[in-house]
Amino acid sequence: MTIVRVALPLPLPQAFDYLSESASTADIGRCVRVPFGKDTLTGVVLALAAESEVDRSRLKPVLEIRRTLPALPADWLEMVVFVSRYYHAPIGEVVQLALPPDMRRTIAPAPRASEDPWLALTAAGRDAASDGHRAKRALAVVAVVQGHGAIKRSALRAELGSSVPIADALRRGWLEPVPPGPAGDTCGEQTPTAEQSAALDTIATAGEGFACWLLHGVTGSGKTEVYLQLARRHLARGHQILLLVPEIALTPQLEDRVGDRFPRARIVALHSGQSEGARSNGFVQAMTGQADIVLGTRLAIFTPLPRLGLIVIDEEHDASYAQLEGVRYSARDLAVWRARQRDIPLLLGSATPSLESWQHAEAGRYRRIPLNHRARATSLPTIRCVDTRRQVLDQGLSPALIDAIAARLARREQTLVFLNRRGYAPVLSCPACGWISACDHCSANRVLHLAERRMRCHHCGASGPIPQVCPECGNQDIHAFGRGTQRLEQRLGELFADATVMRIDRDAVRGRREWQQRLAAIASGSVDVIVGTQMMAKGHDFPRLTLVGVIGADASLHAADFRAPERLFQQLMQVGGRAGRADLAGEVLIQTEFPEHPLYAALRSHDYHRFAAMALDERRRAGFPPFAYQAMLRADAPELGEAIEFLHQARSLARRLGSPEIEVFDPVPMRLVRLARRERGQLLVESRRRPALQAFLEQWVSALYQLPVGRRLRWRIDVDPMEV
DNA sequence: AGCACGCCGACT
DNA sequence: GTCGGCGTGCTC
Repeated sequence: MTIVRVALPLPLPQAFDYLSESASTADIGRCVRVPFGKDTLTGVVLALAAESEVDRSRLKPVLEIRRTLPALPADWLEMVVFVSRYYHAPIGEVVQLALPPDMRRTIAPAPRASEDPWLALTAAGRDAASDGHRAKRALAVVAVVQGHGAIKRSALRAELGSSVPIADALRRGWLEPVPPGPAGDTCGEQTPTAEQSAALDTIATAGEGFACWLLHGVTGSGKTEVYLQLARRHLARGHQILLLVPEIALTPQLEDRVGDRFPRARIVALHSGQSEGARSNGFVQAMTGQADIVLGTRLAIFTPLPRLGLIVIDEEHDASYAQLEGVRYSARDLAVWRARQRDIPLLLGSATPSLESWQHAEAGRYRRIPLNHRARATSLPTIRCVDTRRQVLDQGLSPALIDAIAARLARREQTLVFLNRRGYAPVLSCPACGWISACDHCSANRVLHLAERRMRCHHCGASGPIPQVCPECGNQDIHAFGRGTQRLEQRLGELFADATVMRIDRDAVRGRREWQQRLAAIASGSVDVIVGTQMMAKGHDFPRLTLVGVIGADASLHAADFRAPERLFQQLMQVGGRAGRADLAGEVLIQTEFPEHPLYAALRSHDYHRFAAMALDERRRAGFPPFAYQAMLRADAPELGEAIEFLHQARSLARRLGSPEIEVFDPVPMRLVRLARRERGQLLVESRRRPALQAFLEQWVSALYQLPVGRRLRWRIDVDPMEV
């Protein structure tokens, strides 16, 4: 009889011990079914133990050990345990997060060999293409494959539609499945620029062990090419590569590019938007070493990879690497841990690195590699501020911006009007009594959605009818207040009656397909003016887009959150990168009441260094991260008083435990106090040293679990919080 | 989390 | 007299 220590999907800090007749060390990392209270749960074996803290007579037997799958490797378990300890999240919840759901539930999915082969042209196919064979439809397929070098069968279908005669082209011997071969074989590799070569050389001469590279490359400098060429070297050595990207929307695009480049590599995409089956499949293929490249969003950091040789984080500054709900973690920070654990290099790429990473580079912990030149000979856009203090605005649009849009229309070029502020949408208000369309469930305002004819809350999703009169005083003359994307879209349509205006925001674009369609419409040039939110800021180049107008940016300049300026700078730099391509010069017009603000000054000269120096100096003087380490205790309850009461008790505990190295602040209501019928408060603790904070948190959190009030409400600890 | 046990209010 | 409120404690 062996004692088996199991992580169960429960919000409890500890693992549970069970007895097993047959368990051996080979079962560490396997899924097991165990009785728990009245029901049975599936957990993961963390370890075997000689002794249990629980009396042996109270230990129940393991019901089943799932041996159809290989066990999760030791380094994966080590990572999960680290996440649990560092983020002070229950081990079972971390396991639940990191494992695809049906790996725990059902029998292991059979790892299928790819039924989706890469197709490439044969010599006969090339001949047919140049001869202009009569089979026009099959020839069209050949032309597309030729354009790609090699392409997955499914991608070909997606591109050409379901009725294309792929089978016909195969039968004629014009196409063939790419035979298996070295995963590092490339197709269509570009000649690197001098800077890209230098970057690759620098990394190569450093050898194979742990190193953290910060690839600081301006928009269009070809960071992706560096990733791909570095990946090729690692594939050639038989390594697996983990490539993380911020958003699901960007995954297919990059997947195509990676696939085109490495026709023989087995590529697995992992993101939260895919089906459970697909996710488990990819996970298993990675775990068994069948996959060569794993490309995914933050969750993919938890992929077990036996041959892992390189991690790449694209757009490392992106906020979506941090999970803000449930188990709170930063995939970027974990990547650093993991690269060190596996003693492999990590490449962080960004045009606007996070100040945390930048400071690491300044301190010499990361090594910085600059890419200062755009790969294609295009200049950076001209960035100008439009001083709106002395101007009459038309629905938020300054005369200068309107003129600039008109000039683009005359030249058949595109404009993007960018609103950066979240929730920048019209609320209803009554000028007579001051009533405002507040949400019943949240401390936020409901927003007018003309298309749905509803008032909607952007925080909890609740909606209601549009009131015709003021519900407070009966006044019939109520106004929409604030410039929403819908209003802006409408006004631009009126101002430029001949132009096609398209709105891109979370409401207008629901599914991924719709997103792709809209992007295609913009790329084809059939849209003249785009009104967009942050969705428009990233990825995607539009050759005819030459003007970006920025509206409402000032709010972030003096926001309560000390990270707001950093995000603003990153966002504006990124959205500015959309303007101007190839032969067309780009221009960015920022409407602001603070044109002399140093942030805008740095932006105008495209000077990230200057911005970073300034922002880091401010942070240093204010004692903010990265010069301090923080953790936030958050609690929510039906009434704020209960949450604050818990936080007060937590603070007393903290003061009792606290060392002089720990600063404990006062409990405060969160900025958005009420969310979905619950009221929220938070308590910040801070230290100059990370180890001191961690040591404190360990004691504090275990004491918090003992606190009786803590059981009547929900609380969580957020280590290295992104929102303060 | 999910469930049982346990001690105080309005009800067939 | 009971049904049921949710406060408290436990789950290997």
